[in-house]
Amino acid sequence: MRKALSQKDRRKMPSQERSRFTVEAILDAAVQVFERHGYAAGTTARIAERAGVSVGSLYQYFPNKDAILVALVDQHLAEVQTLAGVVFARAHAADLTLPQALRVIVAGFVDMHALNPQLHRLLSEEVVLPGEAQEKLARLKQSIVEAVGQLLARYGVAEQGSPGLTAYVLVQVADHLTHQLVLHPPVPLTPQQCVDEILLVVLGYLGQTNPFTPPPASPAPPPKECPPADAAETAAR
Amino acid sequence: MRKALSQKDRRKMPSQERSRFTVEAILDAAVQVFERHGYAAGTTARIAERAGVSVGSLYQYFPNKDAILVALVDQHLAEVQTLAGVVFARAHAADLTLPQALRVIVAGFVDMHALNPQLHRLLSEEVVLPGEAQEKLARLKQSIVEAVGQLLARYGVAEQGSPGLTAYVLVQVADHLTHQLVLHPPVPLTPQQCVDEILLVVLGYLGQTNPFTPPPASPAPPPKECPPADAAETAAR
Amino acid sequence: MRKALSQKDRRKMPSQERSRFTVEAILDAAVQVFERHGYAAGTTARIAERAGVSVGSLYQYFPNKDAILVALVDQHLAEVQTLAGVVFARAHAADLTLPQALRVIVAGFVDMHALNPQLHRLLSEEVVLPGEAQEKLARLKQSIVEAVGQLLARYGVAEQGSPGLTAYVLVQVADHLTHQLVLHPPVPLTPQQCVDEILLVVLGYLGQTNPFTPPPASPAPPPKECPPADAAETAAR
Amino acid sequence: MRKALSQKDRRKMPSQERSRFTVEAILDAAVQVFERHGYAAGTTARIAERAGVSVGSLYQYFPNKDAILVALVDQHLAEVQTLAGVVFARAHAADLTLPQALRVIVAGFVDMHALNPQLHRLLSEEVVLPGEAQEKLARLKQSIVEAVGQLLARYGVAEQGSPGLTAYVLVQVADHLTHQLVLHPPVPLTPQQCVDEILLVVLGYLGQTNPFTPPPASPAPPPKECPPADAAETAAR
DNA sequence: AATGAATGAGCCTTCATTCAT
DNA sequence: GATGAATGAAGGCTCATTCAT
Repeated sequence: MRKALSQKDRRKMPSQERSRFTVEAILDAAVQVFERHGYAAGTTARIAERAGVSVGSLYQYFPNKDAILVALVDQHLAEVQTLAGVVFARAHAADLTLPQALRVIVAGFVDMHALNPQLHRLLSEEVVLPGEAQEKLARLKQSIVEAVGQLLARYGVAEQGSPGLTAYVLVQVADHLTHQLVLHPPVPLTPQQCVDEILLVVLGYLGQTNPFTPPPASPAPPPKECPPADAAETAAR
Repeated sequence: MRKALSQKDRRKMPSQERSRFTVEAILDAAVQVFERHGYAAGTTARIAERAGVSVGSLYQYFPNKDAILVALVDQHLAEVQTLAGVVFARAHAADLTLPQALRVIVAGFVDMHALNPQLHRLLSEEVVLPGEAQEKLARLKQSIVEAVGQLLARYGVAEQGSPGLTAYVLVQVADHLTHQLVLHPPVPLTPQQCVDEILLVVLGYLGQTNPFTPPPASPAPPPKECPPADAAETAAR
Repeated sequence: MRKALSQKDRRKMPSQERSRFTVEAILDAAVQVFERHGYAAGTTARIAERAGVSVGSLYQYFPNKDAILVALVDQHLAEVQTLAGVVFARAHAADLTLPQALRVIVAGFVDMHALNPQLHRLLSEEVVLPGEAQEKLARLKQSIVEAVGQLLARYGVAEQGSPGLTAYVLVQVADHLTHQLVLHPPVPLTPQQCVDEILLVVLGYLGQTNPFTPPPASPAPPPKECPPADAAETAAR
Repeated sequence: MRKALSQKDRRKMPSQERSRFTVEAILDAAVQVFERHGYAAGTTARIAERAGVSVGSLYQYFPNKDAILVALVDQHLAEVQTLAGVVFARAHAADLTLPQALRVIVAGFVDMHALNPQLHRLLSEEVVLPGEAQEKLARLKQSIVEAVGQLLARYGVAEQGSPGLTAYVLVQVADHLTHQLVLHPPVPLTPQQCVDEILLVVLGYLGQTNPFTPPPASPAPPPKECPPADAAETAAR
């Protein structure tokens, strides 16, 4: 079904002034169109129209429809990785309690989604996406799970039973709740309230999971190195 | 965009022996095809082929593609409502503690998803579905949220701040976690373990939300340590 | 049964050079295809093929098959109305006898059919056409009947008994005979001969109907013996 | 497009009691369905349904859809020929004037159409019919034209100029007017009035064409005022 | 580079016809 | 003989993609 990009990928990377602008217009339009109609039913014609360019121009910059989605994913990845880097660095500040660290992270998630909620929902919920996009997204999510796992480990939250499960569940819950509360809040919510509510879930879960040990930092045994502040950035690779 | 089924729905619902079988084959096939390709890209030809019938036969029973999805939704609704009825009834047994009641419900959810995980994911995550399907699903979810809300109320879990938010979050979390753990478990999990993990989240959330009051109605707090983990598994029958 | 053109008719009407040509090629092809196979069995693929374009191009200019027919009808209407305007104006010249006036009109009809006999036959005889087309055609015919009725009235041809019947019969006869004599002449006929023959019927009918009064308005009876038989042939330009 | 009846035409001629009834039910249904939807869009399923039989049964008696139409044509032919035989015989009565003879014939036509107006319209106006049907109809019309020609000849109505043209025009006019006045009368009309109006056209035409010689054969002109207007109505039985 | 007309494979749907029951 | 489920070719229409201007 999917056609390989048989011909040499002669599309130019946007270097010119106008080019860059056009590409962004297309990507912005694509987000809206894909969100409104889904990926399969989002037509290139509509994207071009909404972007204010011709289909021909669209194909000047993207070899095919899939490539637009992939570009969207790449853009998303870059944003998330950048933000995640900052957020995890901040969360690793030596003097934070685990709840404080988690608040930093959850707030970061919410900010991320608030940027472009529709895109996030599309990428994480559209049932079928091109293989390439799906793989990249999976890798991203995996890296975040790992980063969270490391954070938990640092605070001595033992992964009882299934290693990796706790972090996975945490990320799933936080991610999905963020989607829902941002896109379909059952009652009006400020971002702040979103964060609070998600934290209730997250902390409750960890409390139930593991009456974790007091703060880390202190003289006591964080024998482990300190993970590089930008933990997630590496992981995101 | 969507065509109303203006004409009398002349498709005969299965009455004969063979018919009923054919209809089921088509619905089963549809679940797989929609799951693999998404709704928009799931072609009727592929559905028919996988069902082992001709397109013509498919259209003998369904006036159009949307109707197949709607039938799937209806089937899903019926199953869920039946199971939910049993589960909530059981959860309202007078002598259960809240954790016990919640375990019953979560176990019910997991059983439900275990029946046809792909269908559940499709219906709850596909970004764009026919309006009719979307509305029915929304009503279903709403009714479940309300039922959970009532259960919580019964146990004195006050909806502090935003009324309805707690139940909504609870259902979102339980539902989504079930999807994920059933479809993409990061580590192998038994249904029993799924239930346990989800309960950790749910109970933790409630614990954080509201150090809820002891048992409800009955004078004697149930001494039982743990309700049978597979409480609802029987109900699922 | 027929689908309303619910969506904004995004098809562009010809603006560019090439477009206009394509649209005309399609319409011309449609006339031939509909004539050869009838409307229902005239496929868009065949129309496109005969027009020398792809189906896609056809649908770039017409939102659906019905719209092609409607365009044909509109084109027909425009032609007929223009020609009818000229013809009736000429027929109302003050110094014409009724036979002379009728000759002008009949000659105009024949000229009209001679332009595109197949289209005329299709539009007036195909048993089932899209509602929109049928209504427009009915209105056209009605307006012609009325114009003829006025002409007759002017010459004092009383509508004995059923008002409107005479003009209706006159138009029916003239119209149908023109079709037949143009498309299936039992013997070879020049347009001139067609007009003559039809006039025989028309004048005979009126003669039988009503030994109509002498000339109308002007006091002095027109001395002219016979108007040039091909009166309207020039007008057809 | 049309499939040859490759297999031996094993369909049985209706011999049994019920068979004959079924065949008629199908043909009656077919008339209605073809009339409402046109031939191409009249489906066999609908015909069968309206006839109160299954598609299977329909195909028991007719090898394909075309055959139904052809049977209709044959039936029509038989009726018309029978009626025409009676009518023309009566019209040849030695003592009738031409107007009287023509009245007999026109009344016969009107009776014929009144029997099954829709069928007549379908057969004479549907633009495209199966070749076989079209040929048979053409032959029928030709034979009627010839019979009328002979009648005219008998009354000394010379075919000036184009031999055969007068009779052809006469039949066209009478036939078409009958359709129109029966199916779409501009004002309410009794069959009697239809006949009168058509006769006005026909007689007028002949009067214009050829101030025909007095009665034919017999020396004594028939003094009879008017033949019974419903002359053929009995014949129609 | 931009434009948008043109292309045609493929999708949803219908319907004449067959055949197992 | 009757039934109606099954079949699949064909039709209307869409849309990703190409290409002449």
